[in-house]
Amino acid sequence: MEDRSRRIVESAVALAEEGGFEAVRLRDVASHAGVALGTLYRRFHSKEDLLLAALEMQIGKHEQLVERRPPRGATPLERLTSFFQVITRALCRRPHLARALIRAVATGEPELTQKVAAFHTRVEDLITRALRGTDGKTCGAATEDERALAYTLQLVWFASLVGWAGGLHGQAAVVAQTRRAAELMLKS
Amino acid sequence: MEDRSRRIVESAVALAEEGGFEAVRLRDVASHAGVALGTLYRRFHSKEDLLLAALEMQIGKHEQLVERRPPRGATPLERLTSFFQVITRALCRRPHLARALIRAVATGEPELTQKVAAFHTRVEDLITRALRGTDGKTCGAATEDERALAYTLQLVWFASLVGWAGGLHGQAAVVAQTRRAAELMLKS
DNA sequence: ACGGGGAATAGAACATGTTCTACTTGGGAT
DNA sequence: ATCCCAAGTAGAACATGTTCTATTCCCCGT
Repeated sequence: MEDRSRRIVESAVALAEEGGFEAVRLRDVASHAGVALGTLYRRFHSKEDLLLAALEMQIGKHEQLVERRPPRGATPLERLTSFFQVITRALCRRPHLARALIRAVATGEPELTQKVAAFHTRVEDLITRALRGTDGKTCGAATEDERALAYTLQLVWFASLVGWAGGLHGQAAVVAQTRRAAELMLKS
Repeated sequence: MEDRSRRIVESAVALAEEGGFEAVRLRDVASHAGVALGTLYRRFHSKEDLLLAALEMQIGKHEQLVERRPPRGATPLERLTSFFQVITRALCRRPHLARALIRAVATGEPELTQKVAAFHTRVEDLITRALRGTDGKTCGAATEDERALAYTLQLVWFASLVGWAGGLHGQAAVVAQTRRAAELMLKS
């Protein structure tokens, strides 16, 4: 990403950390990034678009984290539980930012479909890796069942995060609900 | 609900059916309902609040529908599949309205927590009924497993609807993904 | 009948996302 | 070196959610 764009995104992240979605006032983002409002709009189509770019950066960090320290555990369930615990905690460590990003994903403007789909795919990939383990034993293509499981878990995690963002429950409940879903689907 | 409030909500629904979330301009809602903007704001705290009230009306209709014609099927999976197919189709029949309502639920302002929680609970109850069947055979309290299953399915359905609203996939995919999740969790 | 108070109204006012306009600038092709 | 143009800039302008004000209305208790 070009330097100016990066500065814009980082300014948005900084403001979101402070005060969440509403605190990301685009005038403030622009001036904080030392850029004109028009420039911001040349690079990002909307506020949600900007926040999705921020989300991509965050996801990238999580991917690196998982790369360095793959989820531990002897069984798929243990690895999945550990993975969701780590990623949920990392996300909720900066709650205002997390809420803003989740809201951007959930809002669902049709122009953002591509970016939202990319986000879901990347999360799904992370889940799949946790499910199969990263030791080279299981290298083949994912089975249909594995993909369905990963996809479903991604939906559960996402919906649970939306609930968290809306104040329905705490971060621990997100982890618990996702683990519960994994248990239910791995019982077979 | 008082008459004036009902007129307001119905106006919002009418506008949402036409052009979705953005078409629900509160000035238009107010004038369409023959009411001043201040009156609208006295009764609904925000646009999302208003749309959640509309959602409650819709849910009420679905509950009556399910009351009259409970989901058919010999097994829990069949009943759940049928239930989600019916409710998803009913919702997606008016896509603009559905997208607007889903967006209101997903946005997650903290003042709306109560209403959002009520929505989730009502959906969960419908799912539980489909799961257990409505013939008096299984009248006791729901088991812990039943509740976990219903809750998880509700999350999956909701997340899938959010994806649909964002253009990630079609209505059929919502039904398919939810059924898939039900299959995975009922295999045990 | 009368007075009071809560609710409704018309409309201005404000905040912020988004768009537009007029002007400037910097770097590459000729 | 000159020209050109895509990108940037400052700032106005516009749309709409939200709030505020001044006024009017209507119902209820006396």
